[in-house]
Formats: sequence, C-alpha cells, structure tokens
Amino acid sequence: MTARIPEKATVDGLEDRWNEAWEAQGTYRFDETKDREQIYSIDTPPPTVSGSLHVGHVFSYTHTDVVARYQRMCGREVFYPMGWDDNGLPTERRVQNYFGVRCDPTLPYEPGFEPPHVGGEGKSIKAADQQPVSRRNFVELCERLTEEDEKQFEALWRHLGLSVDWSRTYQTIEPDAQAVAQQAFLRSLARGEAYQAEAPTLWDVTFRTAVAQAELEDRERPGAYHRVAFEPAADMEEATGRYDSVWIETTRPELLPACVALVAHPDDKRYQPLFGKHVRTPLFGVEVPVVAHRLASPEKGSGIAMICTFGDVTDVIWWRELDLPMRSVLGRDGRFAADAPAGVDTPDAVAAYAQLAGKTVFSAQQRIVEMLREADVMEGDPRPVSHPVKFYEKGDKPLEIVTSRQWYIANGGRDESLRGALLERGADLDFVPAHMGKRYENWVNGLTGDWLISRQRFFGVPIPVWYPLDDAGEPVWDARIVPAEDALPVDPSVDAAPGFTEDQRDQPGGFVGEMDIMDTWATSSLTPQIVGGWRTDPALFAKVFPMDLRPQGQDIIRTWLFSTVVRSHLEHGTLPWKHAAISGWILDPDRKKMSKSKGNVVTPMGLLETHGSDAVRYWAASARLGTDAAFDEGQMKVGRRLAMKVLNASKFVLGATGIATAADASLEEGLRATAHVSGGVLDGGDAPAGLVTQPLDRALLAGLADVVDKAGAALEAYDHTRALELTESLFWTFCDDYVELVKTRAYDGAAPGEAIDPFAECSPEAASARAALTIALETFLRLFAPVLPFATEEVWSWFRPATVHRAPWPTSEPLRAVAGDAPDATLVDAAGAALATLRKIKSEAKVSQRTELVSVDLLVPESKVAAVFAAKADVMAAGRVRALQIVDAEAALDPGVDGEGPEDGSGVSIADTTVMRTENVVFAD
RNA sequence: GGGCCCUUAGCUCAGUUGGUUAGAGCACUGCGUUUACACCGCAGGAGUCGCCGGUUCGAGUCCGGCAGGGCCCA
Repeated sequence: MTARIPEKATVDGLEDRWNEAWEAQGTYRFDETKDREQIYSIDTPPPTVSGSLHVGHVFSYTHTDVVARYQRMCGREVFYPMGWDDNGLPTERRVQNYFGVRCDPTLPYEPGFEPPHVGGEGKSIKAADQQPVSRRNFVELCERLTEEDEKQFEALWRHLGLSVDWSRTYQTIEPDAQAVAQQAFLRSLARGEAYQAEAPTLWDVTFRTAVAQAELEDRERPGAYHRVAFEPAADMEEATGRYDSVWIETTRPELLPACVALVAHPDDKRYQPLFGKHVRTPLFGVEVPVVAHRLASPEKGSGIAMICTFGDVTDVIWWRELDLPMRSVLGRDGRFAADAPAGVDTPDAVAAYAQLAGKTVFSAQQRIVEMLREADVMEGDPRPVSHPVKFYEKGDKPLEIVTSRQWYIANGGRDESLRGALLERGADLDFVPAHMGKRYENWVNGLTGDWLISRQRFFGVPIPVWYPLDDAGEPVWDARIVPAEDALPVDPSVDAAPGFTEDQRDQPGGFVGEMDIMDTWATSSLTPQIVGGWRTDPALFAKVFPMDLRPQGQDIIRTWLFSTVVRSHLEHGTLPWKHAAISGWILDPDRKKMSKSKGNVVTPMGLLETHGSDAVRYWAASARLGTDAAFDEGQMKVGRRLAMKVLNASKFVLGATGIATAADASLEEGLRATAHVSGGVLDGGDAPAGLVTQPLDRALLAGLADVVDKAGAALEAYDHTRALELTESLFWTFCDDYVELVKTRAYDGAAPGEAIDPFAECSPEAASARAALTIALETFLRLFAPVLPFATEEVWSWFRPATVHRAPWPTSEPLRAVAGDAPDATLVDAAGAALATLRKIKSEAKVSQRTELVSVDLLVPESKVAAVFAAKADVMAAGRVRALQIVDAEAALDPGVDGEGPEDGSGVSIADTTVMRTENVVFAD
C-alpha cells in the first residue's frame, strides 16, 4: 500500500500536479447560472504579449489572485478571465525584428508567405534590411508570433497559480474584441463623442503615426539657444523711430522658415512698444507680427520668442489662440518638405529654403546655422542647455507636430461639463489605496485636448468607416459611410462599403476605406465589455457589469484606468467597476525601478522554479497595495519556509491525532477519522460538549477565532498583507509553542513511531488536544489558501474533501463554540513564555533542550500566575521538568514568603517582576 | 513650478482612534542530530523613530516648517 501522506514533504513539484487537477476538476470555472449578487467580477489587465513578463507582473497579478481566491472562498462566484493585449505597435515592432519584415500597405497579399528569418529575438533589424510585405501578410505574422507568446504567458500564469478561468481567455485583436471596439466607436460617433478633425498633431517620425497625450513623456535632452536677429519692418521703424534688430533666442533655428510671429508677455515693458508691429525673418524675409500672450516667459532667453508651425505644443496654443497663419515645413517622415511654405516666396527666400528641402531636422539645423552665420544675423556661439523634450513613450526620436486628419473621442479635455462628470466618476471609485485617486484627478485636470485614437499603423482594430468619392475622385469626408452593428467586425481596407461593390473602390463616384486603425487603448479601454459579453451575451453582461474590481499598476491610471472610465461613462453612464486595486512598483535593491535596460531583470519562470510558486506569492502578498516593494529573494525564502512548515506541521497534526493512520489507507477513511477526532465540527456539526476541555486548547481556538475575524475584516478592506501577517504570526506560535506544549499530551502515551488509531479510546486530555490541533490546522489551511494555494491544497487533499479553494472562508463562530465560555486567549502566550524561560536556562547553560530539569522555581508575574498554573502539566512535559514550583514573582521578593529567599543565592537583586525568570534550577545529570 | 507618497534596527517592513520599557522577519553570533520539519529548532545583541519648532499631562503617531528620496503633471 502506498501512503497517501508523503514520508518526506516537499513543496517542489506541487505546481504541475495541482494545476492539472484544478484544470481537470474545473475548480476555477465560472458558473454562469449564478445571480448577480453571488458574483464577484474582475477586470484583469491584459498584459502586452509582445513584451516579456517580469517580476512586477508576478507581483501585481498575485495581489489580484489573492483577492479572487478570498472572494471565491467567501462563496462568491468569481468571474476572472485573462486576456492578452496583442494589438498595437509593440507587437508590430517585435514582428519586424523577429521575422525581418515591415508592412507596406501598397503591396498585394502573398499567400503562403514565409518570412526571411525567424527568431531575431532582442536584436533590432534596420529598416533597409526588412523585407516589405502586404498588410495582410504582416498581420498574419503578428498573429503567428502573439500566439506563441500567449502560450508562454499562460504557462507562466498557471505555474504561478492564478485562479483564472482559462476557458474565457481573450485577445484584444480577436474578432469579438474588434467588434466591441468598433461598435463602441460607432455609438460614440452617432452620439457625437467621436469625431474627425484636421489639426496639429503630435507625430512620431520613426513610426509615422500620431500619438495621444497619454503616451507622451518628457525627456531631458541637450539643446542650444541660438541668438538670431529679426529686422524691423517699416511699421515698426516708424512707430519706434529706431532701426535696431529684435533678438530672439531659439533652440530650433531650423524652423525659421515656419516662423509666423514673435511673441512676448503682455506685461513685458521691453516689448510692449512692438506689439502689433512687424519684423522680417532672417534669410527668408517674411514679414511677421509681434504679438502678446501670457504664456511667453519674460525670463526665458531674451524674453521674446518666435512662433513656428510647429515647434512644440505651446506653438500650437499660440497659433490657435492668436489666429496665426499656417506655414508648415515638416513632413510625416520628419524631413523638410520639398516646397517652401506659403509666404516664403521671394526668389532669395525660395533659394534659401531649397537648401533645407529634404533634410532631416538634425541636418537642416546644421545647415541653417551655417547660413545664419554667413548672413551675419546670429550672435555668438549657440549656448548649450538641457531642456525637457516630448517623446512618444515607445519612441526614440523627439516628437514633431504635423497637421493631419485624425479621429478623436471626447474625454473632457475640451469640455468642462464632461470633465466635471469624469472627475465625479473618479471620486466615486473606491481606489485602494485611496490616495491613488489623486493621480486620476490630477490627470483629468491636466488634459489639454480630446483623446486622439487614430493611428497610421497596421496591426490593430480598423476604424470602421468609408468615404464616398466625388466625381473627381476626392473623398467627401463629411459623408462618411458606416457599417451596421451586426456586420462587425469590418476592415474598410478589405471590405467594400455598404451599398458599393469592391470594384468601386478608389474609383470616382465610388468609395475609399479608412486606412487608420485605432490606438490599442481604444480597444483595451473596453475590456469589461469584451469579457462581459456586451455585444454577444447581454444576460452575462448584466451579471458581471459594472465589475467589482479593476486591479492594475499605478503607471497606467492615466491611460487604461482613465480611458476605461471614459468609455463606460459615455456608453453606460456608470463607473465600469466599484474598486480599483493599485499595485506598486518592484524596486531593485538600490531602490531603482527594475527595468530591462538596467540589466537587473530576473525571469519570472526562473524565480518560480528556484523558490517555488507559493514562496514567490508569499513575497508578493507581503507588500500592501500601492506600496512599492523591494525585490527580495530573502522574503521568498521565508515564504518557502512557511510553505514547508505548513506541510510539516500538518504531517505532525495528522500523525499525532491518528488521522494519518486512517488517511493513508484512503481519503474516505481519513475523512471519517477527521470527523471523529474533531467531533464533526469541521463538517458543520455543533460542538459536542466536553470535546475541547483543556484551558490551553480552548485558549488556542479563542485566539484563532480572533485572527479569523481580523483577517477576514482585513481582506474585506483589500488589506491582504495584514491578513497574512496575523495568520502567519499565530501560525508560528502554534508551531513553536502550542504544538510543543501539547505534543506529549496528544500522543497519549504512544511510543515513538507507533501508529495511532484515531478511533481508539484515549484520555479526555488527549482528545481535547487532538480536536484542537485538527480544528486549528484546518482553519490555518483555509486562511493561508489564497496566498499559498499549492501547499494548502496538498495538505487539504490528505484529509479533507474536494478542494480547499472552494472551501468556505473560516468564520469565528464555530471556533468560539468549541472554545467554550470565556476562554482566556492569553493563556497560550503565558504558557509559551513559561516554556521560553525554561528553554533559555538550557540555552544559556549550553545544554540540549532535551535535558531534564529535576526541579525549578518559575517566578511568574502576578497577572500570569493563573494562566501558567492552568497549563502546568503541558509546560512541565514540554520543558522536561520533574518538579515545577510556580511562584508569584512579586511575592517572591518578600523574604517572609518562604523565609529564606532563593536557595542558590541568585536573583535577589533582580527586582523586575514583569518578566518570567527561574530560580533554584537543578539539571539532571 | 504644482500634486501625491515615503524617511522607524545593518536590510525589508509593521506600528490601529496620541498612552507602560517602539515590534517582526531577514542577516549576524552562540547553542542543539528533540520520534512534523536541518528547506529545522532554541537563545542572544542591536534603534536619538530624517531634522527643527508647536499642540498636549504625554508625540513614532496630530499641526507647521526644513532636508533627503521616489512617482506623476507642467
């Protein structure tokens, strides 16, 4: 016969075994038949599959899983799907490098295309070396790569023990998700929240796409101020009677041909006389006005700046508010356009511009500086400065601003009432921790425009719109054609517009498809609608939406969280979820954020294999929501030790109670033995009178009841750390003190190694200990289950039915019922302290803890005397004391009590009566 | 420049509504082959709670200021 309880317990290998069992048993499968009140729904962040998962993901996803497991044990049906964000630029970039291709939408589809190479992991391939392929071929390659990535991600998440319902996995690029994204877009379009506009747009010249405000980041970059002279025009000379040049300082002299005005602060006395008058731009001789605006900074440079279309976002504001002309020079490729802009039209100006045409920003700047020097209109050398420059967060060239036709969705950036409504939604959302709500508020208050959702890219959800072509073959933008909702998803670049045939594409009188796709966030802001079946399963959607929980990182409050609130507000007039649990960062030991470039990233799977999943989860669960945590393998070792301890302590309890003897034969026998030993309490029965009779045992259960209450309350408040801490702390007391104290009593005279018969008659004292041990162990397993799903499930399987992960979360009532009336919970600590005092004298005498004490006086603080007395037999057994005198430490100070004082002459001078100590110790030989 | 968070033992962190002598784990040192566990146990040393001021009988905790660190937004 094979023993069901292993001889030597280990946490290694539990992951695969239990994942297989959970999958086979459908342990985490969502039951759609449950009511809304019974359901707890989680809107899980879909990780970007083109990136690699790192320790930070393991950290925050563990937090979510702890919540999911707790809620499930509380009897709620947990809706917990996982998705992959495969759509978007990061995937494109990875596909380019992995397969050595790039997308050229003008090329025809090539069936059966095989990429030039496979697996160029990590290395980037120069654009010139990439093979151009059609959009459809490119998308196929994206799908091929993400499929591989997603398999690896799922394997990691399963290994970590996420209790996800894997039958509901979604991808942001899958047809259903595309249909949801398109339908939400069309509805916003119909309501006027989505619109198209021709406007200056932040533009990444590398990726050749527009980007949104939420995707910007400032980076410090070196630049230089160039001091350049503008000559006064006739009106200025007349007004001032002077012929002096106006000197400006600019970091972007190459934009001189795009200059449309000079600007100074309205209060600036130096320039007030010039307002409304004109100057001529150097080299190009274009007459531009001097204007006043509050955003001009008198302290910066010479206090007067040139406005160009467009050098930065302030230029856009000036251009818009001051109603200035457009004189753009930069193309979408980041190079100077071939033709000079309007206004640059004298032969000299055109000749000057010709020297810049076709150049990049960098070389145009070099050239124009030479030209300014030759013309003697630049003073001195450029003055180097370091200044913040706007970048696309995934790009490595500064953003330019180009004017283009783009799609927007209203987000409150241009509409005060919508902004107010969204601020209110944010205030209603329960952020954990609460101060994260401030980040939302700050972001919404700082919005400067609507949400730009169109991207000039390839792998994403197409914007579902066509335009009719007039007789000249020009698109009629305002007469756009949209599909019916039940036709979704559509791809206007492939599907003919409704009412047209494919042969009318691009023909005068025919139609043209919108080529732009939506930004990734325009789809992932709809994850509640995607997973909840908004389009396809209204009954399900009504049950899970609004969702209970949105867990995520603090870095994407401005993007994912905010945009999801926007979409839900616009479409449903409600918050998308009740709670938002925000996880912190993982910092390396130098308190720096872990990142790839610093070379300090550890692969998650390696970590899980080294320490075990329970151990890594313990580390993650030890950090509170919203708090940055150090990457600390020491904590993982502690977690591993805890998991091991759970296994070993369980082995002891089951051995000492005899349950193991029965359970080794079969689970059924084990269940019967457990029911017998615990008096049926664990199976929902009432506590039999006289089951747990010993004060120490009752005290343990009373203390455990308190922990159950407090841990439950902590988890309800999304404070998993406190719950874990409370449980862990009592568990170690249980192992180190309680178990040691009751060990002898529980064995009830059984010889070492002797199998105990759980059904045989034993002393009432032993029965009391065995019941308390069993009930306590079973409760600890349930308390630990959300954090240590593997070790607890392993032990559970030895002697309990079904799975611990669907077992009810413990409540304190049954424990209190067993503990009886007015148990003194402090008794465990008092008895433990007595035991520690005995251990200390052996430790200080440098003898084995097994050494017997023939006799010892234990001086106990008055408040604890009764408690130590109550556990005297257990203390003597655990401390191997033959004769124990318990003395009131206070009374012992009085020589009159025993008439002689300490017989060994020690301790007289020690007057501290609050600490337990010993006197008159006699060791056995 | 604005907002938010943080600063407690060598390290990582707790510290509830202000209340005895500020706690835990790790690390460190010493001891111990104890029949659940050497992936173990026992014991031990270690802190001017960032700095200055205020409120209070009493401040790690509340208030103001300063310094340092981090994140977000300009």
